[in-house]
Amino acid sequence: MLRRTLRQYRQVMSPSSPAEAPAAVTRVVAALRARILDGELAPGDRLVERMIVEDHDCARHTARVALRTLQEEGLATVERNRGAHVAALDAQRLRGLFEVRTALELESAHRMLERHDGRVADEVHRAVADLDRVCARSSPPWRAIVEAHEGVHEALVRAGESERIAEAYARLSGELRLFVIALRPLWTPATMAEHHRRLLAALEREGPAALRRHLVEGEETVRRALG
Amino acid sequence: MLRRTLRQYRQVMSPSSPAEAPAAVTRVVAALRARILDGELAPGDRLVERMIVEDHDCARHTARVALRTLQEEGLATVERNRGAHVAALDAQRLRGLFEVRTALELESAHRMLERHDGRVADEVHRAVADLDRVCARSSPPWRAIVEAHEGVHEALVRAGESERIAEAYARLSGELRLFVIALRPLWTPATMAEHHRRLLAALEREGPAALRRHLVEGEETVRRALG
DNA sequence: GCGGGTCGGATTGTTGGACAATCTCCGCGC
DNA sequence: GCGCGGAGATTGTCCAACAATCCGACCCGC
Repeated sequence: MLRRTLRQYRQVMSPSSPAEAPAAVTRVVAALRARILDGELAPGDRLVERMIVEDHDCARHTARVALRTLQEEGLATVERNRGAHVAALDAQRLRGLFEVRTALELESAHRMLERHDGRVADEVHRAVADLDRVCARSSPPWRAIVEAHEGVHEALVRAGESERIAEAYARLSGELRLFVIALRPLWTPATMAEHHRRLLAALEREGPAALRRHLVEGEETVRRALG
Repeated sequence: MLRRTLRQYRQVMSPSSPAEAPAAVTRVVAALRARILDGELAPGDRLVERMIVEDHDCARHTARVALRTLQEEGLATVERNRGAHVAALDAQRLRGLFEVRTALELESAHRMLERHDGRVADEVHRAVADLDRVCARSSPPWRAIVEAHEGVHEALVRAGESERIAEAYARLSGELRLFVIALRPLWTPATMAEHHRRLLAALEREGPAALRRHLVEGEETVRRALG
């Protein structure tokens, strides 16, 4: 059972060492994702490989793999011989996002309600309470709301107890954040909290159909703003 | 409007030219996928980069990207510093596959039924008729049944009229084929045809819940065989 | 023997550099 | 104007090398 003593020792001795830093691709992906979600890289901006190499000090191959990864996450679009661009959340993309999101969340809700005798899992109640608390603060930073909101829906998906669905849902997280960011000028924190409190009650009363309504509301709100 | 004359000309003059052949990655992925689905590469087999380079005459980077792509398709598993293996359809993997599959197909069915006034789209009827015809032949090759079966469920997903869901579903196609292949010793062609004929009728009678039953039946059948 | 650590071969992760293929833009000639 | 080309920029692929890591065989004190 102690075959890993040496390895553990090394990790202890050098906590910020190459042992945990190695994945260059992971590092670059994380950096680009942050720059996109922070708005530093605007939707439509070109993602030129050479720029990435210079900005993040990595090999071009690494940058290329990172771009493919971002494409998988829905944060970039890659066209053959034409390079990559930061994804824009236009009406079409929004629709597609919600189509998949609805499929995954409704199935999760169905599984959760079936397992808990029609009740919403405590985990989800706690996540909504969290969101409620964040939104109740005076002029909370929207970033905190984005996080808390993500927590609610992730808790719901986790409560469905399907690793595979959760994994598929996690791949939507980047796009989902773009959506919540787009919601900022349209919903006040109070509205955000209110919507999710109502969702819980409706879920136990009407089942997954309530979640469908919840999702449609959000989508429609942003779609009208996108024109 | 005619700025592309030259390009179009070139495409017309060389229909099977490098213009459509270039993607080395695509070529390697297709070759590996075929070898896996044909059983030449057995589940659990290691996919060593050097072997791929030699067998398919490509650069190691190309092989690496191909492996990541196969991982996305669920046909290979990639572990950091440990290489890739051909995916095996064990009980856990089967469950995960059907969790996502259920989510995507049920939402597709819901959308289809809502748009067609509770009726199953003609496209799906045709696909089931196809499957029926293939299964009615005397000792049909299972490969043909795999194709026809895939046609049915793809038609159903397409009838949901969500490109994004169809795209997500397409990513399951590799694993799905492994599933249907595993079904070979368990279901006769007649059983296969019968199950899908009943599905259509039940869909129009009971809605998406019928599809859930259909999927559970298939999953349980293979799961019992997997032990 | 035997559980433990050590060492070396095998494999993957990353980098640099090179060249071909392709796209995009701009000026040229009609 | 309009389409044709050429130049520059960018991507796609390949080759070669080294570092990081993993795996299995070996060794060693008990």
